[in-house]
Amino acid sequence: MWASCCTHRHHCHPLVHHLPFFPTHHEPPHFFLFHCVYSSFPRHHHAAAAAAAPLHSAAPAVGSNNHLIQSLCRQGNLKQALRLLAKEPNPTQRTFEALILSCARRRGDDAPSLGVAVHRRLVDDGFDQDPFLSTKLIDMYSEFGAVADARQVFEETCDKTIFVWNALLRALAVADEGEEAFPLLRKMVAAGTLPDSFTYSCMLKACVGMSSHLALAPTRIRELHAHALRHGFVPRVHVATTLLDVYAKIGDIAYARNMFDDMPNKNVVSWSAMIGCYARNERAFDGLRLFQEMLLVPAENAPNAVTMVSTLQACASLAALEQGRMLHGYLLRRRLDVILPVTNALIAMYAKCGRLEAGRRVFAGAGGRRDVVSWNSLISGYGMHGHGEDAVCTFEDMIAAGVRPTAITFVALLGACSHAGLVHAAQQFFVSMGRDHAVVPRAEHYACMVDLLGRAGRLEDAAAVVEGMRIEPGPTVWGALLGACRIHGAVELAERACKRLFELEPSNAGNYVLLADVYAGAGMWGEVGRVKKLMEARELQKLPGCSWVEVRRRMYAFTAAEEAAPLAEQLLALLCKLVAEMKEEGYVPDTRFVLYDLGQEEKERILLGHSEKLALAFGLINSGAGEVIRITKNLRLCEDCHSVTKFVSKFANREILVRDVNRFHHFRDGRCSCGDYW
DNA sequence: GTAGGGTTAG
Repeated sequence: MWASCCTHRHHCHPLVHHLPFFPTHHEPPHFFLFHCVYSSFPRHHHAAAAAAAPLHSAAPAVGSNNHLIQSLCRQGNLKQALRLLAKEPNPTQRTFEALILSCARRRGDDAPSLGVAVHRRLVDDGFDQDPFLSTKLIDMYSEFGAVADARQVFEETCDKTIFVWNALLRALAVADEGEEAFPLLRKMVAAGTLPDSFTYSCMLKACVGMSSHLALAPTRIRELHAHALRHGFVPRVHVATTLLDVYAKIGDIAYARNMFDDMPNKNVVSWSAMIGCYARNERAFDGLRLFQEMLLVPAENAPNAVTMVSTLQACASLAALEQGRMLHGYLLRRRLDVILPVTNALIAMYAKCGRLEAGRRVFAGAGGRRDVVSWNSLISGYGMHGHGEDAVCTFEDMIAAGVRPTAITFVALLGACSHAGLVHAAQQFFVSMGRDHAVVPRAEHYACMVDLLGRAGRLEDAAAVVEGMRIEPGPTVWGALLGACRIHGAVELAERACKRLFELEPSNAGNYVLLADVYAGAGMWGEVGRVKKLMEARELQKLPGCSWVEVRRRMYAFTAAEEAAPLAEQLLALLCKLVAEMKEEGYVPDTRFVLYDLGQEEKERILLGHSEKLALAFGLINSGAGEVIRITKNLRLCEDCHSVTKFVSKFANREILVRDVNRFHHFRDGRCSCGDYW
């Protein structure tokens, strides 16, 4: 995650990587810099709402219903439009277009059948060979996920214009049948139709939309890229942006950035694609930096709702609360806060930055605009803060409000139950999801149940869930079981889970570390060594622990202290002093999972250098008495750090909020909100 | 008459 900040390693203190949001050296204090940049935000408002679709100029016969049908379609009154259609002897091409678009846009179970009805009528009226309408029909069927129907329309259209070809290519890409697009492209060229820039965009998207042949994607993308270069399509901003995005989606972030830097005519979409790429690839810091750069470009490229969603995600993943609040201010000024995906990303951002209450207020402010994603965001927010009962109540409110839950709702809900230890409730929801809500349990849901039962100490029940699964247990499920084994020191079961995990995801270092933890906890040092050797042989490295803390609008990141450094010494000295006092109060260092066969004292020394403790000590020294210390960690919080933080919250009389990779821990007065159950 | 970036979980 910190690859970006570490590019500054040579300029920074070896242990404290400053994480300013604008990491130039010799920079002014951040407070001023923020102000300076934020006050220079473009003040103009974008052409807020797109102009209404122009009225079609085709002139139907006087007295016909065509205009009225088209108008009803635009208003979304499809049923009424269809009733009029039945009475209309001469529907025009424009009328059918309006009807098809209206069906495609319609949200509701009846949309496909209405679409088929329109299609039938169109055939009856002799429009089945109209390539314009074929294109629209292909798009419509694609929207319904009915690729076979889209293909049939395509096959039956004799006059295959480039629009018709592109529509089917697009449909295949969207339907994750991208591999089918390649033979189709060859057929198209053989039939004498040359690809245009739309074709390139569709084909490139098809490369990432072929999950079964994803390994082929990089080669295919490079081939298309070369082809597009030879034919002069890369300077087109749409093609270049698609290239940027697909390189990002196959994980080639450096190349995506190359594309971005080489684009002479970047627009909002190009900027958003690049920021989004960083936000989703653990380069949130670079994403925020790019956003700041974007604010300095000409106003016609000012950030829009899509840009803001990605930027909010970047803030959320860093837990950069102050930055997030400034983004919120910017959204309000630009009136972007009323756009639902932005609202939803804002709810999630506040929850992930530790301000659940602010997220809840945003949710409340959304009133009637809420959708299922807003509810999911709030439920998961309650979950990650350990408020299981609030999550359950929110779910019930959602059902009462008539919002249909999705698979994600249940991931969030079951996760919330897991964090709060609500075993019985979770079991009931698990049964009810399929029975009452028609949501088929997926691997993630089983993983939640395994995790939940495992944490509750019901390891055998957790294993039974895995055995009884109706689908093949994937790495998430086995991983959850392995996590449970670590908590309960179940060596044999851990070995069984790892046997599968090492086959399923041989390069995931985390699994090896968990297994080593289990062995270390059981004192099986020979086995610990064996796991370490296996990791070495496979060239895997444990993801280094990293914690960061925001102090006075600036981020400070810490990795584990392994070598003497002036600041680390200062922090370690403070920790030593605290630990000595804590020991008198009954603190016993938890050295079970130190993966070195060392003496007690050396193990304790290693524990003391954990990144979270350094961040904690730094926060204690550098913040005022009443301030909450907010720490974020890239891994799960270790048992010893957890118990030390509890002590410190009491000793120093401070509230400490720690976000680990799974959830929040709210420490106050010697206790943690997780109830030692995480 | 087509298109490129996005919301929640893991």
